[in-house]
Amino acid sequence: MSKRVTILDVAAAAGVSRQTVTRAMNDMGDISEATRLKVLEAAGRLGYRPSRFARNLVNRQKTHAMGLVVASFRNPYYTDIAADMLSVAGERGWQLMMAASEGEPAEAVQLLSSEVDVVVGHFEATPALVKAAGALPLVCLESASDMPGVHSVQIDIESGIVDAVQALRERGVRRFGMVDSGYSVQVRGVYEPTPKREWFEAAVGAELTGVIVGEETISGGGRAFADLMRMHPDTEAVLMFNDLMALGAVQNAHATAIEVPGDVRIIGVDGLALGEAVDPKLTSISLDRHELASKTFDIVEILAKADFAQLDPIHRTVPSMILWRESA
Amino acid sequence: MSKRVTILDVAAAAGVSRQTVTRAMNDMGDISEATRLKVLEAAGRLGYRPSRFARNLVNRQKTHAMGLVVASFRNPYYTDIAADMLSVAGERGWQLMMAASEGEPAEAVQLLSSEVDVVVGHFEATPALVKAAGALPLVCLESASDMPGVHSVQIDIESGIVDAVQALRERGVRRFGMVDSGYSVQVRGVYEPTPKREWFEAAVGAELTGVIVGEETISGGGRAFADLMRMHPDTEAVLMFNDLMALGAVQNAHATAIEVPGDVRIIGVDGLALGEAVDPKLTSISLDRHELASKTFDIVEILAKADFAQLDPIHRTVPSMILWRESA
DNA sequence: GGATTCACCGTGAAGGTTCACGGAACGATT
DNA sequence: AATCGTTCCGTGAACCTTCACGGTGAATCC
Repeated sequence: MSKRVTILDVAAAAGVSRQTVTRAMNDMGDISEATRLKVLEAAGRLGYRPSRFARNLVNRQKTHAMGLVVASFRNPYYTDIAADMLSVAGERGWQLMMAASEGEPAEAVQLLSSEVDVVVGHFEATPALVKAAGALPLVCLESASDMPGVHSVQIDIESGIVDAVQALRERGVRRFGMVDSGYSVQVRGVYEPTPKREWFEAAVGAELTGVIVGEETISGGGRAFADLMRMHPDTEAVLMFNDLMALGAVQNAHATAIEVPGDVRIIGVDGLALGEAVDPKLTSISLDRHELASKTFDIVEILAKADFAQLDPIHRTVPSMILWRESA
Repeated sequence: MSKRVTILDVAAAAGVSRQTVTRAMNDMGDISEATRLKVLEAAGRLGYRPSRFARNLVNRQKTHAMGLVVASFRNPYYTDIAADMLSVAGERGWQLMMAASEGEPAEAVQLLSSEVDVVVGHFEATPALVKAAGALPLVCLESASDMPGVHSVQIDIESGIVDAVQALRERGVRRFGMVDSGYSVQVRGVYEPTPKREWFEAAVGAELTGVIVGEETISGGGRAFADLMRMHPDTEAVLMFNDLMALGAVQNAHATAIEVPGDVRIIGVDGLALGEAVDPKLTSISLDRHELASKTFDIVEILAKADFAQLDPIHRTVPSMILWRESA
């Protein structure tokens, strides 16, 4: 039951006072070299380490921490977002504490609640979640809510799709195809068109050749792409539901001697860093992740300053941007 | 300049004492239902939230935090490790604070040093780093050190390679090839065989058909694999330097009508979750990541309990395991 | 020699919470 | 009526550090 070694222990061991120990530890001046060394020696010998709690308690206005709830660390989409959150956090002097929800956000929020000033993440603001958060403000990513104390940052993928179609038209494309996600089939047994498909169809209008539904994996994307090209060989550009599937499409094109982007242009969604790892490098409709992180911290900093209890929910939207790489 | 609302503010607003507020907030009993509601109402109205620092200052023995320095969040290898660290941290009741080093670990360690009890990460224990850590103990992943206060967890990939070769032999394979990383060419202008290559060559002995050097990307792996199969068409099994390159190999095999694992077996290294997303699913020599996280926390918990100042460095090794999926 | 400066160091307080204990009010018991 | 037990609530102390300020001794100056 070894008690923790405190600043007083060091002070006693070195024969000085608390304040002198502080001065020695933080290179503060107003201290002679001899005592500084004496204190440092005593501190090292005892293994003294300032308590982060006591330290931060004193100057708590200097350190802020944000909790980030990530759906899964095995999904590059989320880790890419975490990467940008992390870098923006660094720029703005915030600490980031992470938790993986794996479908149970309330648990993760609960866990973080006593350690951070605000919780951000991909979750729906259910009453249970708000309860778990206590008086902690919440920021939802990619989902809105009107509950008090729940703010949000949303992503405008639609405009990205519209812009992409527009840009492809300017490059002479007249026949568009798409591979949609069959996730709803898996879950509910019946296929429901995703919003992406609806936005895409609205954008291309009569120039649509066909839409194929595929599994949300690399190889699922490859298979669906192959089917699409077999059924509609005249397709000049294909929007893949996400980058993982687009990766498969690029590889499959390579396999079947289809030139990309010569014969067909392939464009993904998400802008994963992984898209750099294939040849040709994947063009993708990406949310502007840095902007997402930036806007998130804008909100977070407002919340940190203000008396957020009686603050109206803040909502921001980040535009999407097209990462023109090589495949389109 | 709104001051923070403290427990005293709530106590005053509710007309009770501090202790009663605590009782109400933590469902502690010894309090009437009427006052409990009264306090809760006041707390909600004022937006009171207990200071995590003051709270943890009191019962600091209950909450521990570990800092994880990750080389890059854009690399699935590291995020997969982070995922397991996170889940084991949850099991053992530890908080995880992350920072990305992006080549500058000292900075990341510095950042974390006042927030956590121990720092773990992929870094070399340089004197500069130890200085940045102060009296904070360090745990190096995949790199050893003899400096005091620096502990380590290492990974035994060699045994995994030996086991894999052995298992492949039992499946009748007699001609082995490998794709090695050309990273050293990129960096130092001259190719140096990696340890993986040396272990592999020692394991296969005279049954080696050839080794090709490739770029560490999906498509780089695909190209190198194609070269290898062109130059040594009789190769029956290929060890790819890592899973990213193996992903490319699998796709390329598909493209050139080589059956996997029928014609040639492909095996990667790292055991990335991403390996599940291709068809056939990638077989891989994986470090046992859960074991890595587990052993890391074994050390971390020893450090948290003991007077680590005068503790000899602790070193652990995790075995690798082979993820037999479909490609081999 | 008394006043002033300088370098160095110590003391009180603050920061916000929780724990241990003590105390008041009130009904029940002897 | 005195004692006891229960229920509810408040006070002092502890947790550990840092900040602001005050103090000491020695050297310097007029």
